Amino acid sequence: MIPERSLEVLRAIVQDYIASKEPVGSKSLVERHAFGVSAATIRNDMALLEDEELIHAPHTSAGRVPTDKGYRLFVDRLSEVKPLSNSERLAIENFMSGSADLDESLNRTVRLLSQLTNQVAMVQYPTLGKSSVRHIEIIPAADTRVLVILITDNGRIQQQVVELGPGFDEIFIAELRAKLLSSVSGQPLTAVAEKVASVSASFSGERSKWSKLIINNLISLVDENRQEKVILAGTSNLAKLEQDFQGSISPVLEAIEEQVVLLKLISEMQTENNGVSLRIGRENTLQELSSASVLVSEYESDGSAVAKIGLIGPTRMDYSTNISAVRAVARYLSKSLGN
Amino acid sequence: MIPERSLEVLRAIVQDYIASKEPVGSKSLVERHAFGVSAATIRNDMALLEDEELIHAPHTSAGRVPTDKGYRLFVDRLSEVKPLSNSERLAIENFMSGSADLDESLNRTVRLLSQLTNQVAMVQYPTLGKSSVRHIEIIPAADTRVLVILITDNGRIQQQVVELGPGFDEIFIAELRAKLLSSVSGQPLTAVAEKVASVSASFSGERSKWSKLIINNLISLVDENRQEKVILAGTSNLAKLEQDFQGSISPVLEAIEEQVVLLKLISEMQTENNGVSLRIGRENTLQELSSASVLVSEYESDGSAVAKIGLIGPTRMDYSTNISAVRAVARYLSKSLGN
DNA sequence: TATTGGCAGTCTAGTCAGTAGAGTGCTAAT
DNA sequence: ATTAGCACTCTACTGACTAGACTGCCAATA
Repeated sequence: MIPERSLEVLRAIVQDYIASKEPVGSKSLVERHAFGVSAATIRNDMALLEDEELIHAPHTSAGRVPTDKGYRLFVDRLSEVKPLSNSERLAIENFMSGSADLDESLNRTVRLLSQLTNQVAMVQYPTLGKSSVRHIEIIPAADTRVLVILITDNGRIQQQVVELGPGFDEIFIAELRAKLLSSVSGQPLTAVAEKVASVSASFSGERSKWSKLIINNLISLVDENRQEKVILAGTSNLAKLEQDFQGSISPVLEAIEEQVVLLKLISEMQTENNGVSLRIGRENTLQELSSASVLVSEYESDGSAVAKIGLIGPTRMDYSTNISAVRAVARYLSKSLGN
Repeated sequence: MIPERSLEVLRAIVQDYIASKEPVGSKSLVERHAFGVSAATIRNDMALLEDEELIHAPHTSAGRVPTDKGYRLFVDRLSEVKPLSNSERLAIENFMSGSADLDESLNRTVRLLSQLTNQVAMVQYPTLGKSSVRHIEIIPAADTRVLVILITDNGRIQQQVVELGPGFDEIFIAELRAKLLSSVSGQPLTAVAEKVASVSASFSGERSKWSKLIINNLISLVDENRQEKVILAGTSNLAKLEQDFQGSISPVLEAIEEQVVLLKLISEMQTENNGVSLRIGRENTLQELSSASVLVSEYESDGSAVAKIGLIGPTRMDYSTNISAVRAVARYLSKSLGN
């Protein structure tokens, strides 16, 4: 069992290190924090913390730096939730106001989070297995093309241009539209492919060809929905944080440029009781991220689909602030999508 | 007048410097290029080039580095247009294939260009003053909301969700839709606001309120069209190029994060005879970009609207390759949007 | 006149030794 | 359990020195 004061020392070390970016020594520690004991005593505590592998000295005559394990303990037991400042709260509400479709909302949100935290922010599209078709529309867009639009019940709007060739008429389009609507409206996305399969059979000749084209495109829109996707913002923040990652940011850049990698990473992280999930440094299964921390929270889209939002930054990040920010943004996003 | 061989020396210096990233000396120059003269002679030529401020020595005992003026002369008179490799050509065609709306096309294109050149790529949205309305659609999206869609004749599709509150009916929507279509279909965007102004007057009570809401949103969609916009890709490439910018990339990052700045920059650049426009280092009016080069070309959207596409990178970039890449991508984009 | 070899001179980058300063670990005293 | 004090270690900085790269110039040459 680690005594109380030693834990206080650890907290102080983490806080000072995050602020100064320099290893912190016993002397400056007693100067900045009112421990009521001398530096020598603190040194004893630090020796204990070092035995527990919570802190680490880069070299003999340097101050101490928290280890991944040290950050972990800090986050789990020592950090207080720092409430957002008024200006931050205001920024969030400003950013989120105004109705918008899903794409727009997610884009805004991820940019907001990256601005708020100065880290790389990411948001996962809701997994839409559970969502269903709200509406389908087919609109002639030129002599030879139509525009197929799919709206899902969580507000996502997708569109695709379909090249039909010349000669189709409004009546055919209206008829196809009606048939499609009646067969899939309100149906879950997973059922769409099956439901529409027979529709083209009810047309003949060119109309059959056209309807097949349109239906195939509709199915591809649905598939796009099923396909998982992550969007990022604030990648350029990495450049400013370069020295926070021991030396080089390129491994981190490479890791996050791969959608697949990112998706795997996010899906591995189960959010816990307090609503957020955190991987610190080497806790990440990805070696490229061994000097980075990944922080995610869940949000809800329309009460059903669940997806994640979070950020990536150096292990030496301001956990208290960032955890509040992610949690708050996730909550606002859920609320904004819940309408 | 600068003698022929001296120009050859300049060309060799630029090429070697781009390849090696090291100042190039007279000895390595004669080793790598068959000038048929000795290093001492080259040194005389280099002294001449230095008098002309085409090259510059970081310090007495270092090799030489091209100045902005040197790059300029190289680009204008010495560089040969390097044709794209087959694989590059293939990559472009692959990337561009498949029909897509304007947003999608521009997004793809800018990502392609950044991949092709390993620089930061940017593309400006076509200025749509000249384009016109192809279609308007209003679709009920929930009990209380409708979706307003605007399609312009250069293929841009925009949508916006409008919150109406409960109680509107399909018949009203159909009527409004028909009135709007007949008043603005085929009209230039600049005329839309005026044409639709009177439409809401023909409804009464709640219907008047609803139609006002929808019309306002339609106008804001049109305005969004008029508003200029630039999208970027490959910002993370800057991190890899860090040392190419003398020291720090943050001024560059700051410059490009400001839409307004970027738009001003782009619009200042008149493309010349050969189809591209280039600002090297201090030729940029923006001080932040004094160690960067900006390269843009024009593309056409549907034969009428003209906008720009280009890239930003360190002054020490591979001009031959990048100029071909920008030119080729601009040409393909014009073709793809011309359909 | 253009070119060349040679040589002195200049500058960088690296190594080495020495020093100041920061910080630790240990011990003996309280 | 806490403290003061001291010896010890390690970094970061400094100045001196060296090897190497490259230039600039001069006198010789074709």
